[in-house]
Amino acid sequence: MSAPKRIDEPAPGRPVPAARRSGRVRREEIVAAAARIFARQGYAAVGMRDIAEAVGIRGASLYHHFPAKEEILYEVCLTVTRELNEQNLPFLDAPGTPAQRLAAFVRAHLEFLHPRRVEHMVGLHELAALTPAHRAEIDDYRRYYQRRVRDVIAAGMRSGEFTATDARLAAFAAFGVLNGISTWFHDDGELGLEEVVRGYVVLIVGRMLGAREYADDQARALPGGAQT
Amino acid sequence: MSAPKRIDEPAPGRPVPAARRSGRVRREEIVAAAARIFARQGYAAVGMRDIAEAVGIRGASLYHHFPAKEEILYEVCLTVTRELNEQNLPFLDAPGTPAQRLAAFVRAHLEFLHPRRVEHMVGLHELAALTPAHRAEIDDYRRYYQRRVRDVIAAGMRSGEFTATDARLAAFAAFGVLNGISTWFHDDGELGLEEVVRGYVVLIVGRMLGAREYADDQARALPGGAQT
DNA sequence: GTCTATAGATTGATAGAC
DNA sequence: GTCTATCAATCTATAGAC
Repeated sequence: MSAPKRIDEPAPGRPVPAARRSGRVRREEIVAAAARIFARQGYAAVGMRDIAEAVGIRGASLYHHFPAKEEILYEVCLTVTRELNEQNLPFLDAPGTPAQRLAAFVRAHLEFLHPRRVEHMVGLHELAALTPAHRAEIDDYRRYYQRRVRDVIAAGMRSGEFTATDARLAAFAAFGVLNGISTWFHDDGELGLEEVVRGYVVLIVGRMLGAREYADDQARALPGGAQT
Repeated sequence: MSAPKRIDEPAPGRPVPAARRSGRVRREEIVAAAARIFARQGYAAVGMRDIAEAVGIRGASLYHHFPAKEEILYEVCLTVTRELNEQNLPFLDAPGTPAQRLAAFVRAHLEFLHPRRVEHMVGLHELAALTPAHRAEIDDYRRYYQRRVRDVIAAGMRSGEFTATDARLAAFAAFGVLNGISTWFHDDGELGLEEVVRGYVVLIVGRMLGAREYADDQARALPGGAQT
């Protein structure tokens, strides 16, 4: 699992005239805007003109950056799904018990998704609009991600650290909890992200899986915050 | 919460010529077909011609049964959401402890959704396409449903039956698990519905909420199956 | 209750000037 | 890299015959 790519940006704070932005920056701008609109209205309900308007250009100009509307959707889905794997799976390979690794993974998953809620929802709900080849690629990432988690759950069950009895069911339940957050979490809601992270580590690792170490809020400091 | 409406059906096994079906039967046929296609492709990607073709008529003929495409979506969403409330909330009002009532509710929720997975997914993901008035009506049902569950969780926490500490978070987590099932469950998969129901009662009520009575698979017979 | 025919708007995408 | 102009297809919905 390689580290996330770091590419040089144009000097920050130096506004670039819209008509002269570099190709890569403009692409990212388009993808970000499209993700936001796709998440709100659904892929098929959004026109190229809607996406273009959101970045201040005309519909036809989008075809300089992407050959088709589906390619924009593909980039939204691929980026969030691939980065989920790249950023979070390493926590499952780190040293420590299955419970410790899963606790760090739960934190990483939630902290990763927090600033990417719209992309995440698009990646969950709009896969049907992808071409078969693109869809298969995304599905592969998702299947691998879920299988890795299920395997760590199974390892914790074998070692006796988890008292749960069915790894498949526990993994489905865990992902239900984890992915549900994109549906209901809002930055201006009653619950802060850190509250949710600490609460969900307890609910998933401590309670659902049954790892004593994380069974209540007084548990030891939770390891593995965001990579900083 | 009133009992579900029971209306007489035409004698079963007596096929009715397509061109002479009663209005009500045809409406239900259209709604069922539309739900299936909306779930697969997304509301906006489906044309009236697609829905019509699935029931063996022409696109224009749909307007004899529904005044607009959005009204079909509205009927899909309203029916599944209203019936979720009508069928399952009574289990929260039944006699018994909060744990017993929630266990029966979890079973009812899952058994209700099993034959209605496509309608459920449409009701979860396509709300953005509803008119504001229709959307508000569906949202009211969903908010009420979730609030009732959260209140029973809070009651069980006050009585000491549940060891969970945050009713809001526990309710969000529980609905994440419960609603996730429509995403992954397939009748031809490895897990049967009864396995999932028994497993999820343990995971949600016994483990996440911390009700001793349901803490493991050997627990007492689970009460309150589907109403029959 | 379903049909054919069609209006009127919108869509994804292309061509070619600047 | 963005524009204007436009094509061809498709869409929701309506009109009116049967």
